[in-house]
Amino acid sequence: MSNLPRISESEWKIMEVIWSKNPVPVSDIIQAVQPEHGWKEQTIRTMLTRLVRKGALVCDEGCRPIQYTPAVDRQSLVKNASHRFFDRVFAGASAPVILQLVKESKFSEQEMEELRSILEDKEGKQS
Amino acid sequence: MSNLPRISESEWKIMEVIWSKNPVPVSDIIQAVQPEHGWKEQTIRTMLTRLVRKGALVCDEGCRPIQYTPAVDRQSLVKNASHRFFDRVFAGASAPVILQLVKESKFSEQEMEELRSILEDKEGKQS
DNA sequence: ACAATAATTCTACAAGTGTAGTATAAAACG
DNA sequence: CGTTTTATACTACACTTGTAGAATTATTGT
Repeated sequence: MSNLPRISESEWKIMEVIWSKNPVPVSDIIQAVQPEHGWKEQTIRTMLTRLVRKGALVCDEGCRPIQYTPAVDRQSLVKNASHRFFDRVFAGASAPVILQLVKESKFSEQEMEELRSILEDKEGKQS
Repeated sequence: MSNLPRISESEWKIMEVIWSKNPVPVSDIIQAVQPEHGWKEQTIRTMLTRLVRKGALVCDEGCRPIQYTPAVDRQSLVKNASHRFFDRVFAGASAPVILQLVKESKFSEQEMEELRSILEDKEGKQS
């Protein structure tokens, strides 16, 4: 069940930092996102508070510079968000878009190998 | 150029209808989306108005039951939205997700053909 | 212990979204 | 033409998001 929270675009940026290293104090988060986004400290703190409220983070208030930890793992959120996104945007016509994505993306040799094998597999089923 | 408008989830549903058949009067739009979403007529009309305001639709007021037509094509919006989405959610790690998508999707024989050719093309560049 | 500094909380506000109610204008029917 | 029905426009209101200022509290250096 676990109703996963919905994270806004900006909030994702924050989450990324915390997923990549945690528990983490606010100062580190600021360090990490401020250069790229130019948010004021308070902006970041507001987003943190909201993320806690929506259950995406937990705030460890035991220690004094407070520390944040993810309350949901990236995997699940990515999966969830992707689902909604694909339903919404690719509804019914995903194939062309996927082709486009494949075309525009870079794959490692291993991934290429896998792709090939996926295709072969599909071919089997279809013809 | 062309600042593409950002369309919210609900608005996409409306756009889908209009992309699939246009110009289209409000009554048809209601017919199409109401069963699935249970929105009240006014809700739908509000969304239409907002879509016009944000430049996603044009409203042909010449004829009397007003007709709506897309002002941006699906392709572009999908591409745009995907870009933002991938940047955000798959930052740096989109390949696995794309593989997954390929695996889960159905393709026509023609699309399969194209996929194969894309792969060959990529192979050329990489090795 | 007290002042300077750093961390945390409270408050704010405009734009966007979900969700309509209500009022008004236009068309169709008799 | 006047009334019923239908279509369109105007208004509303709570919640989210982006963006932060101001007040308060805790920490630290002397």
